[in-house]
Amino acid sequence: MSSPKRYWLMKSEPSDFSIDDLQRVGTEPWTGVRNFQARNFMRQMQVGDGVLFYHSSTQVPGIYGLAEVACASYPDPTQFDRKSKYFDEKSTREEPRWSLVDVRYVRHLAKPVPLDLIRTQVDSLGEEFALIRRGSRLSVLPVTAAQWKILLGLEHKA
DNA sequence: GCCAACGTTGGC
DNA sequence: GCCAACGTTGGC
Repeated sequence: MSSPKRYWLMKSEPSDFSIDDLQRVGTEPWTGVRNFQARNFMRQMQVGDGVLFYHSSTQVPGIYGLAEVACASYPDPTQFDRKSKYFDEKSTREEPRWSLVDVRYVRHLAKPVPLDLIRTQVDSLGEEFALIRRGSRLSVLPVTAAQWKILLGLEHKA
């Protein structure tokens, strides 16, 4: 018995890891999230959940592809790796602070949906939508089924 | 528990 | 590169 499919948006800087990179590797552990809210969302994820792959800090920020959650959350191994920039000395194997999921490539969008187009849909998306909420920097955030539909509806209008 | 300092995110 | 906004840390 599985619960209804849920949806998320995950940000990545394409210079670091892009939708092209995800296509190349197929599945990727989403390492390096060091924000408690984002971590908590990943802990709620289930296999098959839909993911909007968002490119941030780039010339045209926006949604560039679709992915899906490939496994339940587990401890982010980089938190234990002294050589990693994500190493966290406060974390222990017994009580890991940071979790992640693996993300699997689904497809590129026919045309990316840029942030400025997304902003024009604030009335239907809702002002509380974290992606367009003023000052929000959350890198992993929930998307409702209605928002998912609206955002993908923009794919061919971009 | 407050809050200043600091580091980071991410649009522009 | 700038900077506004935010989250976290740590002194008190």
